[in-house]
Amino acid sequence: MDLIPIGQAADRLGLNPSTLRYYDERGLVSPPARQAGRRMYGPEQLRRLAFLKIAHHVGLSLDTAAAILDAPDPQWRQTVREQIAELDRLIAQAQGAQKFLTHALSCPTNHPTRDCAAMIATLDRLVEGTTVEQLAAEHT
Amino acid sequence: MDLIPIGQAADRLGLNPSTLRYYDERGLVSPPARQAGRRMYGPEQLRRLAFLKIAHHVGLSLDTAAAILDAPDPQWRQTVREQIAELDRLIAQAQGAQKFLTHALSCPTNHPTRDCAAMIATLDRLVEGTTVEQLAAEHT
DNA sequence: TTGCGGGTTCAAGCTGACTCGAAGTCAAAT
DNA sequence: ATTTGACTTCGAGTCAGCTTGAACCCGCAA
Repeated sequence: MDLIPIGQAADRLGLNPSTLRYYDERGLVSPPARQAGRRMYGPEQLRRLAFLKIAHHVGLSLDTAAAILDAPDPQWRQTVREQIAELDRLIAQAQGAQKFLTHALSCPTNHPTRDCAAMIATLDRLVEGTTVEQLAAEHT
Repeated sequence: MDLIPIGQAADRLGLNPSTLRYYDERGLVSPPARQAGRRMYGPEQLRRLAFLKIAHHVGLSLDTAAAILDAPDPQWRQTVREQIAELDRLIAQAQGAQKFLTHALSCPTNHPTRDCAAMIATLDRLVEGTTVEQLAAEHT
């Protein structure tokens, strides 16, 4: 019932067959049957692959995604909450990066790290022991 | 004038000496002098290291950071603008991920990929050929 | 003179998520 | 009967950004 070989499964999901073999080897998605040694995938496995694809696309590691797939209720919810918090940190960091870069763009000199007094002052503070976090906190 | 050995430089910046050796080997930050074969760092190099540290901390690759440091004016501005755009994409993706995860959290079942009809319907659409981007676009 | 701390080089290992190449297998079509 | 195409396994290679280990050197203090 509805078993398809690896090439078709890969095509449907827009993944490489080698990727599916790798997932199988890692124990993330194992085809429920083999025909003449060949992996045959069913609907359940295709859904698992789809989930992994989304999760990986949005930045989760395969292990995290698999943990969400396989854990029973209270646990996967906890993992998901942690991931959401992690993404909050990631977004904050990216926004900090944009501020830093925008700031650099606003510098009128040719070569900020050599010619821009403000940039040099900031860098020298880092050399003196200020952490990147402290700098970031200031600019918020 | 103001030359310090690798250990001190590493301490000031909160980096590992092996990291500084690695940066030297990669040609990212080369100490301007050697004393008895030992690397001696000056203020200019410390600033370069500080810049690399910030840039790397906010998610830029070492190569990108070095490109910004070394390129003349119109070029580094272009690189920086591209990085800002890249960060825009990253942030959008992370926010999409949060939506996806929050949506999963809202599911009342024990095991969404097996029991939640809505989740299964979404995954099956991916299996049918819908791209992750299309799904993401729908939910905005 | 010996020991010590802090350097040096070079080569290899690590993580994550694959990708690739070589050599072999299998079923169906010609 | 043979070829084709899709598959199999296994081992190794890729990328970034380091870290670790082995073996060695250098100047200083006891």
